[in-house]
Amino acid sequence: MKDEKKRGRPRGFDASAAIGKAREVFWDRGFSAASLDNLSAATSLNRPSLYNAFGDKEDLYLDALEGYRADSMVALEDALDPSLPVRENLARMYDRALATYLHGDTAARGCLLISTATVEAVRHERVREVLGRSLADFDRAIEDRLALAIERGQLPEKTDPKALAQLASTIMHSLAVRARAGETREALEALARSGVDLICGAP
Amino acid sequence: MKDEKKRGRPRGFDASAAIGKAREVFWDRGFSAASLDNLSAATSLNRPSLYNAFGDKEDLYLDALEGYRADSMVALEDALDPSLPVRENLARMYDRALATYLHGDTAARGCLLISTATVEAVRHERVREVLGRSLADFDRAIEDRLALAIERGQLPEKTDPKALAQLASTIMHSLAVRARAGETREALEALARSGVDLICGAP
DNA sequence: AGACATTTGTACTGTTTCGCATAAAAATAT
DNA sequence: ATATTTTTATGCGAAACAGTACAAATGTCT
Repeated sequence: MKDEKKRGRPRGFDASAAIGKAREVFWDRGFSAASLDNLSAATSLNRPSLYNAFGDKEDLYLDALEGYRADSMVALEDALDPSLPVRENLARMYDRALATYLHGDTAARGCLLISTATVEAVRHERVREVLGRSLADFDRAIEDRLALAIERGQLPEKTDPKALAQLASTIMHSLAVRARAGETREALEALARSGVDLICGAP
Repeated sequence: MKDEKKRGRPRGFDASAAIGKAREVFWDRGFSAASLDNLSAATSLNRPSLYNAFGDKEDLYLDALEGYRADSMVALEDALDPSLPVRENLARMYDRALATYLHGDTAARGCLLISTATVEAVRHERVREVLGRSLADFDRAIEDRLALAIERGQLPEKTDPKALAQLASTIMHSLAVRARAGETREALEALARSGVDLICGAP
């Protein structure tokens, strides 16, 4: 933590709070449909402050994605607490995802990465990189937990943890898409439950 | 087929071919980042012709989505040919999806619906409706095939066809997202294979 | 206090955007 | 032929857009 006071006029706002506000805008509108006026209004910062602090719109979007990725990773690691049974781990993982995905003013917003970064990934290489890395990280976190479960004999010896983890992620991706497509909470919860059953075996 | 000659100057272009060209633009750029100039250039139609024939940008996008949905449904029904074993049905379904998803100039384009409509679904109710209906149709087509397999004793009696079909769709959704995120063909094919194994039981 | 460095607000620039107005072009109907 | 109807092409226009110049404001350093 570098707390050395810098010379010059100090910043009148909290940068990470501003990124948080920007995240909300991007989450609702996506990257392309989010204008700097929208971002400026949401953050209560005028454009030069945004440019000075974060760079251009794509830089700010990448910052928002990165913050979201980090938050999601913390939440995921927490849901996958190894002192709980794997079955409960997965249920918690989907529960938390749904709580996030279903939030929204008019319609559910899904996942910032899956639901807004995907469309930009073709033409914005840096977005594609963040998205790919994030998905790989999520896969990996689940894989590690499953590998531990196999080691502990809580899952069949022969299961391939990597493949099974990717399949578990797959359900999260679909929940994000389906939430944004307007499916009901009940339908999504049912899908999550049957996913847990398929992965861990019926209860 | 109404072939009665209409009065007035006849159209100098094929409307469905134009929608096909527009589909490519939307597929690469998404709805918001696709400009009328892009669409005009790709279709070789000037703006008034586009407006006259299809309405505004959102109308054209909805037409493109609808055409894609219909094409995808035909391909899906074909992949699910009931005279083939279910296991092969699913493998074909994922194979064809991947062939489509991996196409693209610089990066893979994924699925027009999943990868570009999702982001617009929050703010454009009609897009959300098309997306939701399309996902439900795909789920249903798979469910029907699985129900038939259960009836024929090719899947365990106790399996819930609806839940299993949603899980099968789930893998398609993830393939679309992951393709666009830059995952390799090999990785995606491996995921599809382990999905088939999980749903139909190991070979 | 005065030099310096950084942030902030206003206002601007040049471009891109969507959608349309207008008139010419190309067909049929009478 | 003339009128009618629809499609094309040019090009307009008003708004939204991303990004920046400039000067005032607000802090630290010497």
